[in-house]
Order: sequence, then C-alpha cells, then structure tokens
Amino acid sequence: MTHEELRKCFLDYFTEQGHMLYPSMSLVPDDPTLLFTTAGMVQFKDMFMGLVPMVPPKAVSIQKCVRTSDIEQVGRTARHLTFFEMLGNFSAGGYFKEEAIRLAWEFFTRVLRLDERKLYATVHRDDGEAYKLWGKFLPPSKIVKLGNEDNFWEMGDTGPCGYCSEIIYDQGESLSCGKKDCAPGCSCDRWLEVWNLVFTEFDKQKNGELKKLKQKNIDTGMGLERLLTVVNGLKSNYETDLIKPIIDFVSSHSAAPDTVHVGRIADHARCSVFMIDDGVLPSNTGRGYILRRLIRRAMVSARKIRLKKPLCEAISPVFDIFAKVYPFLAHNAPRIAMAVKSEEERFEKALETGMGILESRMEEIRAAKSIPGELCFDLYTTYGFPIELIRDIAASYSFSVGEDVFQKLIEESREKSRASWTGSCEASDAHIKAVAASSGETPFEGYDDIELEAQVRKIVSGGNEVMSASAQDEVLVVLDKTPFYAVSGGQAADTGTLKKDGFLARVTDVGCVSKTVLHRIKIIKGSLSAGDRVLSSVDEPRRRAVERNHSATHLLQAALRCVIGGEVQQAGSAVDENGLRFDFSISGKISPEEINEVQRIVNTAVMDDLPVYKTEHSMEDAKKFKALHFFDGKYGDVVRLVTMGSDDPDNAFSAEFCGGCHVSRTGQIGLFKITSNKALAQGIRRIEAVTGFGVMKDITAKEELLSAAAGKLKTPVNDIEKKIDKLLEEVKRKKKSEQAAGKTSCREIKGFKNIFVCRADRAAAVASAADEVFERGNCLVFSYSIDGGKLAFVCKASDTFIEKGFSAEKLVSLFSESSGVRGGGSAKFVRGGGPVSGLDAAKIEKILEDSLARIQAE
RNA sequence: GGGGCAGUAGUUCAGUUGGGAGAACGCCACGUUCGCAACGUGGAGGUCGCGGGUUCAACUCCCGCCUGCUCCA
Repeated sequence: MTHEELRKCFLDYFTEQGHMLYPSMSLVPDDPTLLFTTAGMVQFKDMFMGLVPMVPPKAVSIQKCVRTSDIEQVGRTARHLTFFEMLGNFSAGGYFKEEAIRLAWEFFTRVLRLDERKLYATVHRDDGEAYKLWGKFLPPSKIVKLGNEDNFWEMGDTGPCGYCSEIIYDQGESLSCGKKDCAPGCSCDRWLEVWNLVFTEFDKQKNGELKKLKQKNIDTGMGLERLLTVVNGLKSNYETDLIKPIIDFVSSHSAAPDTVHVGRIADHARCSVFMIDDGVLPSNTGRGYILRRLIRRAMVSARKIRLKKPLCEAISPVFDIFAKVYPFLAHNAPRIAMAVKSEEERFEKALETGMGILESRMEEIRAAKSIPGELCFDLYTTYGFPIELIRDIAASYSFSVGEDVFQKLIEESREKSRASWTGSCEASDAHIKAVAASSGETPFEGYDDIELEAQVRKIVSGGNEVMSASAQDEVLVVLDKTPFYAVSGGQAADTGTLKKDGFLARVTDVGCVSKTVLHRIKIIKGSLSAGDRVLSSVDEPRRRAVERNHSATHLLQAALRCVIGGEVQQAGSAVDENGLRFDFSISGKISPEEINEVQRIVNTAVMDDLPVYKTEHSMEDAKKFKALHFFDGKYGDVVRLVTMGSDDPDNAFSAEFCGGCHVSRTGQIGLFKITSNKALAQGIRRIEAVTGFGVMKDITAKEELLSAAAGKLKTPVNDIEKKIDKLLEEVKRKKKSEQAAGKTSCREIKGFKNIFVCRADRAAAVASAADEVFERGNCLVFSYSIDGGKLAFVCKASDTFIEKGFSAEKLVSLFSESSGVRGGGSAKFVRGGGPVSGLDAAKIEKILEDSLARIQAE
C-alpha cells in the first residue's frame, strides 16, 4: 500500500463516520508558546478547552508535525523521526472512550485487516473503564496496565490532559531487545506503539492541579510512517515510500554509505523542507535555530558518508514524494533549495574559520597528543564547529579529545541558559478566552463605516467579567458589532472613542480572540454598563494613514516582483499610521538602482490612480486565479481579495488575499518614499517606507536638518557641501601646521652634554619638537609645554644614555616626585602631563636639572 | 531570554600587562624596464562600531548600547 492509498483509507473511513476533514495546519502555530506544531490536537486546543465549539463534534486530520526532543536517536532506531505526519480523529464534547476504542479497533481490523494476533493495548492502571472496554476485543492477557509515564498524556506543563490508551503492534521476536522483562510497553523496536488514544478530561493548571474540563474529549494520534511500516510488513520507517526514495538517492551518491547517517540525512531533509515551506528560515534563535541545527547536522552526516551532492540537491526526492499530497510544495522548491544552499555556504565558512583556529593551536595539540576540552568547547560555542568533526580530526591523527572537560563545560553553559529562562505569562489568558467564546463573533463593519452605534455585550476587568466600569478604569469591552480593526495581518489596530450621554472613553488597543473583538478602553468620564448603547468612532486621520500604508505595501510587493521576479515572498509585514515595513525573501542581492526602480514603479501606480477592488470569493473560486499564491490551510472558506488596477486578479497590477483596510484609489496614497533598505538575515531583506503625510514629514525633517546645518555653517543651503569641503581642508591644514610648526625653544642643559630641554608653545607640538632634536643623534631630550593650564611633556632617550642610567623613565620618575605631574612609558620614550598649579617654565626646568643632578650623583 | 567571539585604511587582517595607529593587497604620482607582466620610490586614505567612566595618558581596562557570527533555552 502506498502512503497515498493509506491516507485515503484513513480519511475515507472517518469522514464516512461523520468526521469533518480539517486540513493540516502550518508547522508554525499561532500559539507563540509553541515552537512547532507537535501533534494533531494543536489546532483543536481551544475546542478541547471549550472556548470554541467543534461543529460537528467529530474531526479528522493528517497533521504535519515536528518534534526534535529525540533528535539524537534519529537514524539509530527504526522509529524516531523529527518530521512526521500524524493521523488523528478528534472529538470535543462528542463521543468518548467507548466510541474511540471501537473506531480504532474497527479501522485496524476491518479496514486495514491487520493481524489481530499481533495487537495489544495498554491502559492506565487507574483507568478501569478503558480496561473494561478493551475487554470486548482483546483477551485480558493482551491488555497491559501501565503508570503515568506511559499512559497519562499531557502537552507541556498546562492545558488539556488525561489518561490514554495505546495500541501496540508486535513486530516479532527478532526485533526484541532481548531483555528478560521485554513485554508490551517496552521501548524497543519489537513493541511498536502505533496509535495513542487520549481521553482528555482535565485542564492542568500552573500549580499542577487537575481541573475537570467542561466536556470530555477524544484526541488520537498515529504516526503515518509507523502505520505504513506495519501495514506493509516492513521493519522500519525508513523502508516506507515516505522516506525510502531519499535513502536510495543519498546512498547512490555516497562514497561510504552508512545507515545511521543516511537515515539522518533523509529525516532532516524532510523536516527542513517542510519547515522552510512554512516560512521558517535558518537563524540563530527560536524556530530558525532548530532548522539551522537540522541542516548542519545533516551536513555533518553528509561529510561522514562522503556524499557527492550538496544538501540542497539531496533534498530533491522529498518534493516527488509529496507532490500529490502537498501540491504547493513543488512551487516553493526553488526557494527551499536556495535557503538550504545559503545555510550550507554559511556552515562551510564557519568550518573554515574553525579549522584555522585548530591549526593555529596544532603545535600544542601535537605535544599533548590531545585536543583540549576547552578548545573544543570554544570552537563549538563560539564558532559553531561541531564536536563530531573535531572527534574525526582527532581520530585521523590518533589524538584524544578532552571529552570530560568538554561535556562539563557544555552542561554548565546549558544550565546557565536554563536558569535565566523566565516563563511566558499567560495568566488571565484563559479567562479572556472564555469570555470571548461566550460572546460569540463580533462582525467587523469598519471597512465602510468608521462610526456606528453598537451595544456593549461584555466588560472584562483584570481578566474577570464585570457588569460595569467607571472613570479611570482600564477595561476590555466586547461590542455586538464594531468599526474598529483589530491588530492582525500586520496592520495596526484602530484607535478612537466610545461615547454616550455623560460617558467618554478612549479606545487604546483592539485585539482579537478567535473571532471576538476585544476593545481595550480607558474611561475618561462617566460609567459604562453591559447592555449600554455607545457611539463607537474610529480616529479617522490615523485610519486613513494606515490605509495608505497598507495599500502601498501591496504596491511595493507587486513592484518588487516586477523588478526582481516571482521569487519574492513576503516574510513579514507591519503597517501603522507612521509607515510600513515589508520583509521579503530574496536569493541574491538588490542594487540601489533596483530599489530606485521599485520606488519609481510604485509611484507610477500611485499617480495612475488605479481603482482598488475588494471582493469576496469562495476558496474554490479563488483557486482558479493563476496570479494568486496559496498556502495550505491558511485561509477559511471565504477569502477576501484586494486587487489594484483591475478586478480580475490575473490582469491586476496587484492581487493579494487580505483582510485589511485599504484606500479606494491608489491616488489617495499621495506619494511613496522608501526610507530604509537593509538585510535582516541571510536571504531576507527589509524595506521601510512612508506615504502621504509621512513623506511630507520626512521631507520637512530633512529640510529642517539642512537649514539648521546651513545656519551653523553660516552659508546658504545650496553651498553646504562646498563649505564643508573648505572646512575639512582647513582642519587638516591646521592639524598639520600644529604638529609641524609652532614656536619652540631648545637648549642644551649646562653641564650635561647632549641633554636638551625644549619648550613648545602648544601641547600638540611637544612630540614633534622632541623628535626634531632627537633626530640629530645620540641624545636625551625633554620637551614640554604649558598650554591651557596643563603641562604636557615627552621625554626620549637614546641607547647610550639609557646604559649610563639616564633613561627616560628614570628621569621622569624623579621629575614626577618633585613636580607632582605624572607620566610613563618605556626607557626610550615617556609621555605625561597634568594640571600645573604654581609651576612655571623656570620652576619646571629647575626641577629637571635637579633630577639630572640626582641621577649623576648615583 | 542567557552565554561566547568579533567590529581598526577601499579590502583582508596585525596591534604582546594602558605609553607616539601598522602590514599586505588595492588606489594615485613619479621612475626603471617594457610584448605582457613586473620592480623601485614617494603619496593619499582611519571619529580604532557608538556613548559614558577610570587615568597624566585608552584601540587597549570598566559600564551601557548598536551590528554581525555562534552555542544554548
């Protein structure tokens, strides 16, 4: 059976039983506390919590997942993967244990016709109900009772959790670990945990307390790769058609194939491709860092097996495997390969500097016949040079590696990082979600009306629902409909006011929980109660500015595509009243000429005053337009389309899915000016720009700057450059003349042959005065100035004087003793200085002569 | 979020307990030789990432910030 057939089998079975099919969500979840989507239930979390209803209460999905906690095991065992797809059926407040167990058993035995003799079930030892239910299908000897470790399921420290029950497939004695107590539940390859049925009925609190959920839920998860292995009677995930083509490709291009490393490359290739497809790019933090680590680990393995292809080519089989399942993956293939390639180049560079450092310490390493752990740690943490490669290098020279020290240092630095981790706060979050869920959707009517009368549905203060609020309070308000745009899609939230007789409040922020809009207000006067009718008004000038910037962002993206090509992909965007920020992926460089061209194209579109169309389409219809890009499962049933220039996306200047607010004609944008253009990360650039009044503000600020500068230079604005050139020239000349010329007087000290004292009129000339004398030949010279209330001096001594005891250091130290003015340097050269009080030239030279006399006396 | 390393001439970098900012390549001028190349001499080019502090004196030490690289969470 192919993976495609198995998918169909699974989805057909559950949809026939009334389950609604949910497409896989992105690997990057909306939830910021989650690094990646790690299970099928992630997209149903709010439904399990009872915050959002599941209609109908039965769902089925095949979810892309990433888990990297067992990354070390990948390649070594038959079943560990960092990327996998999770088959699952779900119910929030619908069926529970009995139906879940029946559905699972029936799917395995009747649909897939798995050998019943090889199936076992595990249940929690306190879950008598599940034990009894399994009794209908399995003899007691094949139902295993285990503890919390195996049969209590929770995701993270808080949230939905409960007992679970696993179906285990016996892969046969040949795969047993051989231990005496090897039995179902053993973690070896013989007893494969295929399907996990989770009965979530608790909501774990931060303090560890288990609160009963409002409803009971079913959450099941089954790795597609594992199931495919079992169904086809294979021994390992790596033998399935989900991975084998990559293994074959990699092996055939390797000079020294090795199962562990080939497997690792295959797994990491799959994971990297899907992560990049969902918008992750290699970086040094967060999600990007996980991706970087995968790619770099794969590269290390590629070196080990002497892979003859770069990684960016080795990933190509992944696209073929998933061509039918994720049709848009192939569309992104060039971009994905590009991202991998640039990370490869980056890593190569890191390896090069690492090798350089290693070589520079080779002498010491050779002597010790060992690479010290401190050096390994340093190479690894500072330069990203992997320890595996250090081990290889050491082995090739038969040196040892300071592993103990290395491990100790790594552990210490990990501990440090962990200790400084401050958990994210989501204290009253759940309450607010609950209020939102019970309030229902808030229709947004602000596209057309920025002022309307609405009724107050709920008031939330400090996370709790209240009946009223009064002056000075800061509360959240839910209305029955709203003109306020909530922050989303990069567009900033509206601000404005809520008013009624004797009542006034400022709307400072507007947010969204599922489809309920929450208005954060600060009450200026009067009081507000649930049920009140209020006039809600959006600040118009601000909203218009936001619209100009948002529409300009669309024009910018279209212009970038014109100039650079279709590879430009939005990687982030932020729009507020002050300007716009657009991040995008680009493989190569972008020249200043290209930036100018982009700016010109956008302004042409503005001056052409193109009409802007906002239309709604069903997903089905929208897919017919060629010009549009789709992402898996990102949009709902109805999509809003914003096009400029034509209402036909295929002929429009710009066409994008967008729920945001826009001008009605591009002419309203006024003018578009790019203010910044820089690289954010490898392959990602950020353009910042302003429009309308923002451009005016920008120009005014620059004009003021120019006229202020002109004022200081006492010259007309147009002559600024000339004037600056002149001034620079003057500064340079002065600097030179200061050093060179200046009045200096010099004399030989009586009784001391070739010992000179020079007095310069400026501090800057002291050194050159000393040099001038010193160049005449064998001598000792003390040069000083009294300038601005400070003494500055330089003393130089040639070798013969140093030998005789007259070093610059010695002389100055005696001089300092008497004068209190300090200085220092070497025997040949000393400089110093400081404030002088009551010292004049005569006194200074007297002190100097006394000091010389003391040296001579010694 | 925490740690490590780095930021010096157009470029690649050096700078040794704090004591006059350097090399190589590149650039300009002159010269030697001239098929190309090369060689010689001279020269221009630096707020030593930014801002504080310590000091007679900071590229160098201390504190803060910015940027890049990197490991960890």
